[in-house]
Amino acid sequence: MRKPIEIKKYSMMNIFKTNRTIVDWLAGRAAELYDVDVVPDVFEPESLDFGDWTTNLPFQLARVARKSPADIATEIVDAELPKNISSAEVAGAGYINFRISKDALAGMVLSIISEPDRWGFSSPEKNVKIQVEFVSANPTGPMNIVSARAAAVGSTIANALRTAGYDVSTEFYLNDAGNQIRLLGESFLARIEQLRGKSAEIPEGGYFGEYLLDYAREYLSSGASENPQEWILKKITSEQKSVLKKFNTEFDVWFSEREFRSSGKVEEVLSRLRDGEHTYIKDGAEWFAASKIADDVEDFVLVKSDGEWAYGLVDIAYHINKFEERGFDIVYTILGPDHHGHRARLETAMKALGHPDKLKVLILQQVNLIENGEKIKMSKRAGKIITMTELIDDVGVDAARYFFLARKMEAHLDFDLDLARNTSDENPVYYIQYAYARIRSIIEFAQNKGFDVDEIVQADLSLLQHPEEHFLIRKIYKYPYTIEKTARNLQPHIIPFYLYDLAKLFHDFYTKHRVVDENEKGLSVARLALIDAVAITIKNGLKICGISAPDKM
RNA sequence: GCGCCCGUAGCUCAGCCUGGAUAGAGCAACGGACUUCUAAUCCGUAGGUCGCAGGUUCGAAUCCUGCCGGGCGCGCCA
Repeated sequence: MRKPIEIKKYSMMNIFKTNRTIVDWLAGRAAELYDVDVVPDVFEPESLDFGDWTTNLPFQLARVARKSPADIATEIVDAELPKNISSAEVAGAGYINFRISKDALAGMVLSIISEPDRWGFSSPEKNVKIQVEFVSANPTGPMNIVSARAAAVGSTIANALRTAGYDVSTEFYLNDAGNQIRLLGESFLARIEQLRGKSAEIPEGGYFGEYLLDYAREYLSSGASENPQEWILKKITSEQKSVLKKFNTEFDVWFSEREFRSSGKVEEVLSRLRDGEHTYIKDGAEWFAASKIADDVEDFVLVKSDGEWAYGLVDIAYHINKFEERGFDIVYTILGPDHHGHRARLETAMKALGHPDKLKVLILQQVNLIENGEKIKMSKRAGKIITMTELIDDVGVDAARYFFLARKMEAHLDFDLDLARNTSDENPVYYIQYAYARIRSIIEFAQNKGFDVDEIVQADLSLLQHPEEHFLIRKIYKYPYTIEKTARNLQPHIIPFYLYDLAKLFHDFYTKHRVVDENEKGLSVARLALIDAVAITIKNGLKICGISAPDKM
């Protein structure tokens, strides 16, 4: 166990505060020197060689100040620097590169190792309620690999948002009503009849997959007395739950469409749309006049001519429920690529009903499985689909999640099965995990040599003088910023790339410098503190991704 | 036809939202490094008309327009 300790020499440094300090300082200098009011852009330089933060403000001031960016940069820098900043250096044609002081970075490292579970978590919390809905696969059969991708991406976004201080609820919308469920029930009944030796046909548009036959056998042999249609629905749903859980994806709420349909909300929403004169009758059906609200959205049916609610209507009401009954400030709904037409419809409807700009529908692109360099062709009809369960059993949870995450979600993903299966150096997920395992191993070695935790947590980090050590510290410093960026941009792929870079810096450091050296106790302790902070960062980052951090490999 | 996404090194991709420093990784190729804490590692070499053409700008892989190529979607299905 780690003992909480009092850090006397240094105070906790807040990365966002530091960035903010630089912004304010620059704005002040610009006002003072050139009498202009600007909000300077302070961002990460492309390389750590250029410092910790950089600004291109001099370029922006060039016209107003009628001077070259380089001269402006020189003038700006000629003043007392803000807190925690040790240098501001003019570089290139007019950049200013800032470096965080070593004292401040040392304080950060010590605070990480004394409170590892808090590292990366934003405080204070933001007072915003966010819902993330994802997967929401129909409970009509085994989940496919797009659901697996959605699970990895959705859960990571939710984890990142939570870490960044938002109040997050994850939700799976259970489509347990409607036409498809009826067809599922009928298909299942037909399979049962077939097993009983009677002739029964699976209905048109029904589910022909072998799995229903297997379930039918299970149903009959279990002697269940429950209505088969209810039984199969529960069966498939519970299978989905358990696969998702195995995939490190858990939902706070499983929201039943069937229950929702009887809540009265659909009727209410429909009548509000009518009152707002957003609907009209055509061909015996009732339509939503979406094109009147947004130019590029076509009208669509709310109530079918047979009097049944269309899917679109129920989904609109469902999303209204999220805002009105449950008070979410922001809702992210992740949908598959075949739903992109639905996105504009939903967002238009939210606008019509008084909730503009609160719903963001994210479209997750498709997945192609690649084996032996070729695309695996999948066909539902031929029963040749690869299920989420098979994928997990094949490549493992960690590798699968890594490959799903290490790609922008709006891009198509070619999932290389051979590479994901590969447990060698070609597989980047092991590269990151290996860095962690190496560190655990070194720390264990050190403890066996008599170093203890109390010493490490009071290390004198000024003993760290090599560039490899400083690159590591400064990369760690960027971790909370990386999480914040992920949450703000909803781009989970940022985290795996960051962790890979961090692991690379560690491996480089490891090769050049020995950590445990009994003749250099102080230095060893400082390095142990450093690598412990690296390990904590990797572990916390992997946890957000739902990927494990094994102590040994 | 309309809409969404993609096009950056031989391959797989970052970088684009928010324009600026020599366009970055990994894999594959070639050459090196283990008596010392895990070689699932490290170092080096080589590899690019950023799909094409215009435009905006002091400055474009990044923003705008038009093309070309690839994927997907356009139901009173959900």
